[in-house]
Amino acid sequence: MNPRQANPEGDEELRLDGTGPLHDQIRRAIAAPILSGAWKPGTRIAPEMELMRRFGASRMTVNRALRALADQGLIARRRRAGSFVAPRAGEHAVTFIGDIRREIEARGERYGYELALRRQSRVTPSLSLASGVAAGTPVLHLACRHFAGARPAVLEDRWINLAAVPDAEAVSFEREPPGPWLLENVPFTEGEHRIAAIRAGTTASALLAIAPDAPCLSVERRTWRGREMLTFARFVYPGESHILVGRFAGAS
Amino acid sequence: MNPRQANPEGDEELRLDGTGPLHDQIRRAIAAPILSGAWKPGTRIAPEMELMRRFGASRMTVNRALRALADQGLIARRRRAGSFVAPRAGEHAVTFIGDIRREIEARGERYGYELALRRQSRVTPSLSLASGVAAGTPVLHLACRHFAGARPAVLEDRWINLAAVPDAEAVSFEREPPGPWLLENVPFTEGEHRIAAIRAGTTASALLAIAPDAPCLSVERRTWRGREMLTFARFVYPGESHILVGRFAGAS
DNA sequence: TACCCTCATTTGTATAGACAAATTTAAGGA
DNA sequence: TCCTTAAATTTGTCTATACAAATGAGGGTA
Repeated sequence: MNPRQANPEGDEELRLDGTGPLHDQIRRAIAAPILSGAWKPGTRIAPEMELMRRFGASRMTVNRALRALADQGLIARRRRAGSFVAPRAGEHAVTFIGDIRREIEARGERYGYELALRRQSRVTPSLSLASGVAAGTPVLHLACRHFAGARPAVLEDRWINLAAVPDAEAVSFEREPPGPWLLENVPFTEGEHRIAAIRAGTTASALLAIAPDAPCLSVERRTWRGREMLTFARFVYPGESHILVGRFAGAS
Repeated sequence: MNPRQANPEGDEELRLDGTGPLHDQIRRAIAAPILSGAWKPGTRIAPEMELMRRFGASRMTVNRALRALADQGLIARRRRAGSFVAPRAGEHAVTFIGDIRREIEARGERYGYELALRRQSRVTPSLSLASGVAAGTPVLHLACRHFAGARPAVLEDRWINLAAVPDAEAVSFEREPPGPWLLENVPFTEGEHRIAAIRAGTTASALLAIAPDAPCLSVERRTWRGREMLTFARFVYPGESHILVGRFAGAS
């Protein structure tokens, strides 16, 4: 075997962004080229001793960053052999179709949008635990519906961290859905999607015009800039609509 | 506030089992009463200094165990206040798309696998249209269950294109699930995931031991080599399981 | 009461050093 | 050639220590 080497000339970027703890900066610095696909599965990561040198950190700190990546499933580590970009790492970098408008228009239907609620509040202690955002942080809560023709197709509940994205306060979001605006105006470093199947329940049932016990997809999307969570969104799709979660590339 | 204290008299069991690394033993020792429900949400965990004493470990080791529990979502930690059993400690299980074994083991449960059906057949004309595989192509159909401990956690229905993957015919798949085998032995160029929410129905209800109208996730996975579809798999997850479908990187 | 300041506790991060375990590579011998 | 053995590399674990950051508690003052 002759595995591809990361940084064959040692001149790759791998720069720290200076925000947050060192081990997290290192983790992100290595995660970025993996998630972006620049480092393909099988690529060897520099050993800890070299990363120590390159980042000016102790081995425990480098080790913690690499261990977190291994826990995430982005890299695989073997003693003596080294650390490698995991075989399935590419699948974690799915290009999820987050653009609901394009999805609906791709099906040939007219896209519609409606803002149902806009409220500013603060993160409660219990929510703080789950999200990692400090209690008391001001957040903007939006609830909206996306229509395919006259039929409501997707519900969106969105929270925006105003401490991280203060500009959002000045936007009305009456006409423009928050997703595209955020994508356009707020750079992020990392994101994550989670999916679960739920029962519609009374609220979603009424808003989507479906039976209360109809199965629905709950898609949660979180984005961060460094350690700071920027926005959390939950989308509810009626269950019969298949959603394409991602295409991925295999080994060439 | 007067949160319940764990170990009011300090004589709780919390015994190490002597197997594996110390930090992992400590993690399990604390996870057990949380998962069993003996420590209810809100219960305070002894601070690190006391756990050091009780387990005879250094603070870094105790800290690593507690941090793992926090990452797992079983406990929440606040400076000065301490560590507490998380509000929804039980339901925080997240599975990765695809790698079922890894995620079950990551949750500390024993992974089990069972082949329920193995049959060779040929692609019917109607199926041919949907899949793009020529009618008459020999395919191997497998049905299996993945267990977390004694509980069936995921159903898998899989079809393998034997014209493209003739080696699969010689593999029994009695012990080894087809997913990892294919990943290891069959290079692919492209893949795709589709997800929908469905009602369990009678079959899945019986095989997963859940209610027939319980919402479930249906994850369909297709892989190709060039134009040729290699395998199609459909996984059914009970709806309460959150699935992490993807991490992605933004612009740096 | 309301507010502010200080102090103590607890977790968060980082370092340096040591040894163990795994496993690839290389060397040597049958 | 093939097998065994030894060595070197890399990750895994653990300890001891230090300081920083957050925050709950208590007390003093206006």
